[in-house]
Order: sequence, then structure tokens, then C-alpha cells
Amino acid sequence: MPPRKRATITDVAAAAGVAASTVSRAFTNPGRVNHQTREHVLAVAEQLGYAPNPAARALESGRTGTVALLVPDITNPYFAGVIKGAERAAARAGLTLVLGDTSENPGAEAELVRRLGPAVDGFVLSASRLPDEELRRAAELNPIALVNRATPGLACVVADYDAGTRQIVDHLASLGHEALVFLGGPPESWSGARRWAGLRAAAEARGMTATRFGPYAPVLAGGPAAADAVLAAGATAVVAHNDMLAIGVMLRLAERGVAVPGEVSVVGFDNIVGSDFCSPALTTLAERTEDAGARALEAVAAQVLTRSDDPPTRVLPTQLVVRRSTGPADR
Amino acid sequence: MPPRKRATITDVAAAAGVAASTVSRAFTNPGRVNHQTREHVLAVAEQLGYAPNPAARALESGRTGTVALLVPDITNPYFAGVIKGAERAAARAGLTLVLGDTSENPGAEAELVRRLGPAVDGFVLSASRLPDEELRRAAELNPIALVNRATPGLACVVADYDAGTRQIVDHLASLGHEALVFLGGPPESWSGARRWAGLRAAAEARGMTATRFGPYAPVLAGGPAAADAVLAAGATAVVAHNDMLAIGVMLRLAERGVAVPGEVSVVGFDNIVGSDFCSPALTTLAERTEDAGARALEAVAAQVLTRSDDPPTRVLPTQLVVRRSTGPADR
DNA sequence: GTGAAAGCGCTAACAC
DNA sequence: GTGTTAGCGCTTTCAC
Repeated sequence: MPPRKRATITDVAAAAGVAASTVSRAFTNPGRVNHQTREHVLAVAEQLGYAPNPAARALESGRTGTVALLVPDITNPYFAGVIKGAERAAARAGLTLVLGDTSENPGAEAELVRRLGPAVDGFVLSASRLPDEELRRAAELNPIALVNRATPGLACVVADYDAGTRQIVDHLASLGHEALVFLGGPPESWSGARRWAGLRAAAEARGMTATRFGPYAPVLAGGPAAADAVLAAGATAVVAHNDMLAIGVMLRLAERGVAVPGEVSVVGFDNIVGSDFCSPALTTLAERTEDAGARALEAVAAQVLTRSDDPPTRVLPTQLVVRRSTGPADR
Repeated sequence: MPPRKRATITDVAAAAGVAASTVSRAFTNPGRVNHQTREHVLAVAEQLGYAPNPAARALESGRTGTVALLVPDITNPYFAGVIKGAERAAARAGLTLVLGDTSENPGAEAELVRRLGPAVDGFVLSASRLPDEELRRAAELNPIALVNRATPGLACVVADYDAGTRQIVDHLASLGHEALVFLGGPPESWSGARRWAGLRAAAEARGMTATRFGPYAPVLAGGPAAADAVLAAGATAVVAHNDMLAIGVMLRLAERGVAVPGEVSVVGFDNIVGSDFCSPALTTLAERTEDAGARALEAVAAQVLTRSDDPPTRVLPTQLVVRRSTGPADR
């Protein structure tokens, strides 16, 4: 099998009658080459279909022009926004995005970080399950930015769950609810912990009672168990770990003839595609996931250029999207 | 800013008291090095946190261990399955997946193919908008596999729309419908063309009338226009270009007080997340998107190893998922 | 079974 | 402004 032939810098140099370094300069250092020469070189390169070999470039410079984004589950609509934002920001910065799926598995995540490490300029780790210690060690080899996970000393982009949960509680309180139930997700989830902590604090400040049930699987299938527990407890307002669970709960409530929001109000997190067209449309806390992905990628890109000692933590606003699943407390 | 230090093969060689070539062999050619030596080298490498630099490897071998997947829109849930399947297959094959979003834009797609070309071993192009001619040219430089797009001479993985559309038509016919309206998506969409061709042929074979409306934007927002056209035409059965459009149509029908499936039956394509929990749950043609992504990636990987002259076309079965949005024809 | 040396494509000194 | 030269980290002959 003959290897596919691709023009190299020397091919271009020969065809253009100049040295390889001139071709290199024509591409990377336009200022330091005669305008005419440059035009000519570029024309020849174009005609030969030449494109610089990133591997060779990387070898010399140590920079690969590539950033890896690791997410727990690519098909989870929540991460679609993060991926898109990161991809956009990467394209803007002239970087290439490598995507890894960790299958919600810390081991797989560690292995990817290790294997991809030398191949990329940095990492965006979304909802990382790695212990702080391991993250810091990885950060010594590659710039890292975290999305929805805070670790001291690392760049982080997190949603403002304090303000967000306050909005949720205020909304429920203004509808006359005096108690809420939080349907918890995976125990290791950093954002889950923040969501619950925020809700509890906000509820207390409002004089509302907050109770946590679960953990439940943060998917549709987690709904039945959660919904049944809610009914048994006689709750009038529930806040689910995420939209998928919230929708699963509503499906079960419908099945059992319980009116939403007539008898029970339901709130989710994430504002995923579908939270707008489920029935009833879901009240949910929206995060700016695309922004988060983009900011995180930019943070990595910035660290590639200048290794800052104290990487920034960015807090992104959240917004309560009120739809049909919440209503006045039933008395 | 001091560059982050990463152990190289020479560091390992020095620490292990062997030559660099021996370290190299220990990793890539286990058979040709003394067992003891190998153990020792591997231990030293492990301890130094050494991982081979893919860029350097690529420079020599011409293989980067990387495959690029280009999709029109990362946030479209339809492609989430393709991405996941490709990612899984890549991981299995020890390859790294690079993700590109073409923004449904042929120009952006061409640019990505050009820029990424030297950096990857091959491409999986999902729902490519590139003309056949350009695809063939790109295929001379890199192995390519297409998903849901057939181009003679290139490896393709396509859904079995002929069988799928027949299932749809049979289903509607068995419910007593005598005519259907197809709500078309983007005119350039290859799969859209196949869907319509299949429906028309199947309808004809069944003695049903098939009419095509549109094009409509294949998103929720395309729904109102499509739904209004459907009502004006008095259709009893509609098949939408995809689930998002179908759901958009149902939302509009609900708004106008039209019962689904009582007065109008609605069918979608794709079986996206949400088609199960929209109201009513949507009858839709499911494709095996994860499979498609995986098969396409495998096809690329195979071509990297042995350049086959006649790359295969794989047709993946489709399956009609009947839910609540279809019912007996209203007379 | 192992070491020495050449070279992959490119960039970055350093001459001229 | 442009050519020459020396590597970047790794694999791969070719000796030994």
C-alpha cells in the first residue's frame, strides 16, 4: 500500500525555487519575507495543495495546536452545549478540539488524561470525577480548565448555583410553597452537591423546609422511584437533580393521575432540549453551557501562552426559566 | 515561562541504562527485546510518568493515531449518537477522535478537511454537504467514510430508508390513511431526499397519495408553518423530515386545538431523546446512529491499514417505533 | 538482544 | 531577505 503523497515544505521550496525556511517564514512570519517571494511561495503551495504538517510543527515547538475536552457522557444533552461552546472557541483560536468520553468513569478519565497528555496543549475537563490531588498533578503537565467543578489552584468555570437556587426557592415561596423536596443525583456529583447546598441555604433563609431524597439515577428511568417517594411524603414542590429526572418524575406523576402543577410543582436543572416541549413544559434553571465551554477553552488557551500562577475562577450567571410545571401550592 | 517538563524517551533510556532504541522497542515491539530488560524499562518509564509523544511518532510513521469526525451541528441530538459510537470505536481501536462542527456549512467543512487533513489519519464525514467531486478529491489524501450520504467509490454507512419508509407507509395504511404529507427539510439534505424518495415509492406501491410540502427548517421553530400548511390541506397523516420538526408541528397543532392522533397522525425520523417524552409520544423511525458512527470509524481505521480499492457500503437497519402520535384515520 | 545513527517535516538560530 | 544548519522525540535500518 503506497502511502498517500502529500506535499511537504521541501516540495514547495523546490517548486518555488527557494529554501525551505523561506516557505516556513512565508506561512508563519509574513513580515520577514519579501512580499513578492511570499506571494509566489503561497501560490506554489496552494497549487501543490500544501498544508503544514501539525505533527512536525508540534515536535519543534512543543505546541500541538490541540486542546482536549473530556466529558462524562457525550450523549447527555447537557454537555452538548459545553462541547459546542468549546468547539467554537477552539476554532476561533485556531485550535483543534479533541473529544473524549469518560463514561462517567474516573479510571477512564485518568487514562485519557495520561494518554492524550503529550498530544494536546491542554485539557478542558467537564464535570470531572478526578480527585483534587490528581487534577493538580495533571495540571503540572498540561494547562487545565474545569467546568462545573472547582479545585483550588485550577482555572474553573462554574455556574452560579447560589443565585440560581435562590431564584428557585424564591419562585416556589412566592407561589405559596412552604416546603420542598430535592431529588438528589449521583453522590459524587460536584454540581449536585452545590445544588443541594444552595437550595438548603436559600430555603432556610426563606423559612422554608428543604428535604433531600435519593440518590436517584439522573435519567428518565430515575423518575418512577423519585415520584413515588414524593407522593408518599405528600410534598407539594420538588426540585430534581436535573431535567431528565424531573421529566421522568412528571411522566410518573401523570401515570398516577397527579396533576402538575395543580398538586405538585416540579423544577429541574439544565434547561435541556426537550424541557421546552415536555408536558407540562418544565420550569428549570438554565446554565450558560456554551459560554462555559467557550470560557474554559479560552482559559486553557491563555495558560498555554502565559502560565499564570493564579488561574481565574469564573462564575457564570444562571437563569430560572419559568414554564408550566410550577404553580400555586395546593392547600 | 518554563515549558512543562515531560519525560522523553531519552530520559527513560538514561534512567534505565539502555539506549533510546531499546525503550522504543520495549513499547512498540515487545517481542524483540529481552523480557527482563523490557520489564525494567517499563517500570522506569512508569515511574517517570513517561508517555510516548504522538507527534514525534506521527512524524516518522506518517500515522497520527487520530481520526476526525465532522458533523453539521454538535448540539443536534441526532449526531450525539454518531459521535458517541465513533468515540467508542476510536477508543477500542486505540485512536483519538477529533471533533469538528461544520455549522451546516460546506465552506467550513471544506476548510476543516483541508486544515485537519495532515493532522489525522482519516475522516468520518457525517451528513456531508460537500459535492461528490470534492469528496473524492479529499479521499485521495485521507481515508474517508461517510455517514448517511452515499458517494460512489467511498465507504458509506447509510440507514435503510427504503425499508424504513415502507414501514411508515405500511403503518399508516394499516390505520386506514389514504394519503400522507411529507414535510421536507433542507433541500441539500441527502437523507431528506432519500426519505422522500422512499415514502413516495412505498406510497405508490400501496396505492396511497404522497405529497411533499416545504422545505421547512428541521427544528421546533419550523413547526408552525408546517402545521398550518397541513391543516390548510386537510391532511390526516404527516411525516416530518425529522423529530424536531414533528414535535414542532405537534406543538402547533395542540395550540390550534387539533387532536393528535385523533385528527392528524404525526410521524418523525430519528428517535431523538425527547421523542419519547413529548406529548403525545412520537411515532418515529429509529436509526442506529451509534452503530453508524462506530462502523464508519472502523471503515476509516481499516482503510488506514489497507487501502482498499472498493470501500464497502453498509446499510444499517431502521426500526419504526410506534408511540401515541399515530392513530386511525379520521373520517 | 542491543546500540549507534539517520531521518521524518518543520522551525529557529545563525550566517551571509 | 534569504539560505544553511541543527535539532524537536521517536522509529528504524544496520551493525555488532
